[in-house]
Amino acid sequence: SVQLEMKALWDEFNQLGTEMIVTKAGRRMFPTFQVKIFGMDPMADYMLLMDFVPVDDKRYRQVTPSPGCLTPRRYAFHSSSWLVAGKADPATPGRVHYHPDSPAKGAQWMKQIVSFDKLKLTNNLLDDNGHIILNSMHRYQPRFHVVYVDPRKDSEKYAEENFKTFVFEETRFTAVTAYQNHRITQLKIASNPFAKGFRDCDPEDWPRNHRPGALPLMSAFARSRNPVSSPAHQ
Amino acid sequence: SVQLEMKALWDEFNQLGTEMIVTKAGRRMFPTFQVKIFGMDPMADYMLLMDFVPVDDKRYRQVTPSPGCLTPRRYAFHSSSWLVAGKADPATPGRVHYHPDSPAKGAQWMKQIVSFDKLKLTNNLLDDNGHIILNSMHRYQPRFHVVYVDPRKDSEKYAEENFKTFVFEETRFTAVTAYQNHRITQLKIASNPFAKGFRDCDPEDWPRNHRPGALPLMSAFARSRNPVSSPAHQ
DNA sequence: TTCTTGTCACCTAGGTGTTAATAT
DNA sequence: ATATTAACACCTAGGTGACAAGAA
Repeated sequence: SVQLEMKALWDEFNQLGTEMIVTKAGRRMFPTFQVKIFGMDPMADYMLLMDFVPVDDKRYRQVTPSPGCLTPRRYAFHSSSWLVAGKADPATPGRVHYHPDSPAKGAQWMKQIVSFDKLKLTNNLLDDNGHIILNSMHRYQPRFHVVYVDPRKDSEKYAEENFKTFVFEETRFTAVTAYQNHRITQLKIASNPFAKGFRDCDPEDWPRNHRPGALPLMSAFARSRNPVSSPAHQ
Repeated sequence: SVQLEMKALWDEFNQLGTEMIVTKAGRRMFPTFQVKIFGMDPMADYMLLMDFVPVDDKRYRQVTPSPGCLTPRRYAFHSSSWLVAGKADPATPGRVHYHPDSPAKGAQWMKQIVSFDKLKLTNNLLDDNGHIILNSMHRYQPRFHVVYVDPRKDSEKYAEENFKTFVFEETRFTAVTAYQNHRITQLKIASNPFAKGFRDCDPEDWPRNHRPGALPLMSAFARSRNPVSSPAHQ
């Protein structure tokens, strides 16, 4: 079984509608996809990998509010609602990202959190850095796969039973080239250490005071949330 | 077979008497031990590792020149000659450093330079970070080992024939807690990008203009050198 | 006297959102 | 009007030797 790390943070982003930046050079995800793994054979070899599947066949576009609304001027053109703009663009090359430690023994994978922080997203269809290629303004569902490296000679025959897929719906996101929802931007700034330079309030004690269960992350965006753990689909 | 990368730089250090800093927290080597590997079975698994053996059973000490010599004042206490100070201190725990990509296929190891830049040296006998423990003021010879991962059940029987050791004498060094030879310090500053802040001459075009064969590295320390490649002992 | 330790300014390397300019 | 790009300031993270203070 697999447990998503930083689930509370993922939930907070998901409630706002997570956005992930895609760039030509490739951009990491934030939050980073990280999991704890249980129940592997400690002595067996496994490959760990991720891929991304479209949530729907739609292209989205941003709605433009009329001038003079409550939104601050500089964000006048960034509302928080999405409109369907039509059918999805042609599918991108369906790449996968192998965790760079693959293959490794079950004991190795289980003894600490597995982090996909080397994974990068790009919108460059011709990318040759091995990054994940996505269409901007489309919604994606990350998937996590565990492949058992079968030592048997005719291992291909058992391919079907030698892997398991785990899907955490709270990690869905919209690929964008620039943030659309200002609340997403603010939550990224508040929670990503690399964006610390853009924090303007409470320069102290973040994320020092952030402990698991110490929600809300941002009081301004606090809302009801479900503390019940959501086990992965499978 | 194995080819030492940056051999020209290693040679230049070696002619001066290479020194490597050891600290409690662990310090990387510079130059970094890097090799190109040839002749592996592309499909077989190999472990790559390094260890360090004493060159002799001596402890060294620094000689103090009388005041008023040619050496600049601030380095008055740092000459370039070593004296034997007696028998070696008790041997340190004989640790090895596995290249973090181990195990991997021969094809993987051969397709690019293998760099041991994660390896760190420490003088802390109680180190629990897995660093290489060395005695300061002692001389060491780095060794590089290639271990073939034998798929046979009784692989232990063949341990003797399943590994090869490569020794490059030009990578010998004295472990120190502070540099003793000012020329070593200057060559480190001139050639290590992380020490760029201490360069005072020619802030431009270093190491941009440094290409293999473009010796001398530092005109002030240029000397006759042997362009003949020195194959590894074995 | 010699060697070791800890702190520091100054780097490399690279991950952030911002912004202005450009493309569609 | 909307989406994308590239340059940028500002961070994290960590590798340098210098230096002053301490230890042996």
